[in-house]
Amino acid sequence: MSPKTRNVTQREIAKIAGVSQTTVSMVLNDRDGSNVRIPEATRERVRQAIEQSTYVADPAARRLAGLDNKIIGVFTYEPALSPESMDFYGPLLNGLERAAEQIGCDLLFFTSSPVENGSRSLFHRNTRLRLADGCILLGQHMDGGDLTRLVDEGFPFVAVGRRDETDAHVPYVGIDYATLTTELVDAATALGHTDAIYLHHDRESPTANDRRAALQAAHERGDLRFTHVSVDTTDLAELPSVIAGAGASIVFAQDAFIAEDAAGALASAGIAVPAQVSITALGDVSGHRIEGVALSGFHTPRLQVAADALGLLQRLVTTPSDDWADLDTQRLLAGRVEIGDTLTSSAGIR
Amino acid sequence: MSPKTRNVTQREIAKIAGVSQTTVSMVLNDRDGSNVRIPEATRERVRQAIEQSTYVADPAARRLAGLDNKIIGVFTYEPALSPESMDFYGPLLNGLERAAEQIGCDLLFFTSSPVENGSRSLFHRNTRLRLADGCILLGQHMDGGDLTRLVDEGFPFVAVGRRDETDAHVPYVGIDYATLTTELVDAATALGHTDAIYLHHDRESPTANDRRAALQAAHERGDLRFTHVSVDTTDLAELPSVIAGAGASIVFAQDAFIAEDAAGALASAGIAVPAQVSITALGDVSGHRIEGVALSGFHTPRLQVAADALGLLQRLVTTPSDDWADLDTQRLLAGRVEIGDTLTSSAGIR
DNA sequence: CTGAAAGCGCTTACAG
DNA sequence: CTGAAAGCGCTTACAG
Repeated sequence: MSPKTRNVTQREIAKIAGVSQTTVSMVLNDRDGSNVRIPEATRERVRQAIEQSTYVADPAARRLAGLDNKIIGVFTYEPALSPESMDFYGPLLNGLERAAEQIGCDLLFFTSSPVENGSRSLFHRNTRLRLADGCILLGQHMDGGDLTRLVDEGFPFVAVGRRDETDAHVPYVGIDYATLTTELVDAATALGHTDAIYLHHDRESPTANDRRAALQAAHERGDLRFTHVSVDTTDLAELPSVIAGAGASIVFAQDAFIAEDAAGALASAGIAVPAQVSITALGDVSGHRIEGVALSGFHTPRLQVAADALGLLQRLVTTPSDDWADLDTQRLLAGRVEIGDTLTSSAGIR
Repeated sequence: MSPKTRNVTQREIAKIAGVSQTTVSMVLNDRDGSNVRIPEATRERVRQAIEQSTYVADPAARRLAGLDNKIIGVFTYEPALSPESMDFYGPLLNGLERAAEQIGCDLLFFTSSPVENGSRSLFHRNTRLRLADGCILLGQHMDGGDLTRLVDEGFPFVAVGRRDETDAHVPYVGIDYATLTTELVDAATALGHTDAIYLHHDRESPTANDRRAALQAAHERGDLRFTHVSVDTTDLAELPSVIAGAGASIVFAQDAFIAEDAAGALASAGIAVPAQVSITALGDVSGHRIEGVALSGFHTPRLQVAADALGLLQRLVTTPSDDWADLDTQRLLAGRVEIGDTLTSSAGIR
């Protein structure tokens, strides 16, 4: 129970201005509909009264009466504001904050649902989800069930990152990792690499599949043979022997952190990067360096992803759901390959 | 207008369970007051009905009916999620997120008010402030007027950082910079320093004053003579000559960033740190290094500050405002001086 | 042009 | 023990 002091209401404004409460509402919302035409004099009187008071509309009442809120929910499947998650979430949150300021809305972070097994649940008995006009979903590993339910309920939302639910049309804005991966593979091939290791996590996700599919295609074309190695089940200390066994000269890592770990393992074994073995990440490498040199990988427009996601959400919120089909609700943004200093033609391990 | 699909309400649950809507509300809120004693059988029937539906209470309606929301507002006077502000805001936001999860509340970031002259305004025509149970205020430079108005309105809030408004009792949680500064001055004195430069911004704030007062006291005790230099009006290229002119052997910088800039200026002039001149910051130096060595300064418990601020706010929200006077609403947390590698006995500039 | 009335979904005295 | 009713502060048909 919050110890609220009574706040100024429209009724009080109405009394001061000598009009009805309805009129105050009309003036505030600039309603000039079919049979409403409030003379400027009246409007002015109301505005004066408001000006002199500290009136602020109660957002709860507005919401309850069916209006929108200018509040966008932000749901992250992992803690978003911890130092560890900043590498991934930082640019996205930054982009959201800027875009939110642009369109004048507040951001409601659903921090209340406790993180269980490393991931939060969107729906729980006391979710404040519906207080928001719509919701942005962020996370390396989203729950497909949540997305489907949101679609079923007709609640406006946008996922950040490509999704491929088959049972529901999920709006998303993501990065085109398939194209980036193919470009990087081509670059490696052009440098003479023929055999590669792909270091990855076991967990599946649409964007993980995108990378894998692009590698698979290259493999089948005969451009670059891949040996897949899971970092979840393989000790990286074995990496050198795996590389030697596969006759590989390059390591593709699913993301920059795996690439860093791999580089560490190679350094420990006295293997020179990139003279003997090249390393490249299939993820954003901004700010990631390996022994002072720029890690090879992608640059991805994550600020833009966030801004586009919020823009799309805004359109969903303001469009009747019947017309959502006309909207371009699934968007992949192009990134840029950054060859960096850890990818070159390499001798391999003898 | 959001395209809401109708949601399940208490009335529908009531119909299913064959009870009145009031009873549903009672069960949900576990009301077992004076003349309410709902038999377990009825409770169970209602719970069943809820279980089988997708019922979630409408937060707007609850709020309008006078309950609390489990939503805490977060107001930052500068953009909080940009890379530049992470050094300051990062640990605070991290602490807030953790504490919010602990106590089960969501965080509403007031990102909508545009930043004007580098700072946001809390009160504006469409503020969603009142949707929150209370509000945490963050920022290097808060508006005293906002704080006073919040106190006047009886709205629960806590400022992060010491405040010294004289016209209102402002609840805050901050760092005890005065003590830290004194400790650092003593350490410098013990190392033989007698003359120092204080590099600072012009802008005033309680925490800036705390530092200044501690330096002033040392100056008057004759421990360490200070020459004050504003980085806003002085080109740091002149720093070496200023130091030489003052016969100083140490530079105190208001924060780590100024310290870094000062170090850069000295390096450009070929002056050795700390052999010739020591540098120390009067702010948190976590993660700040100067040419690979640890910058001297403070370690401040910013996660704890955030957690305490939220805890205090929670107590304000749940305490009738008449009893706020009994609460310990102004708290300074102790930090720790980190001598680091840039503070030692220095020769000075000849 | 303006106001009385219904309704949004909840909670909480207040009668039965 | 349970339900009908009032009220939270707003918006929006609907009558005047």
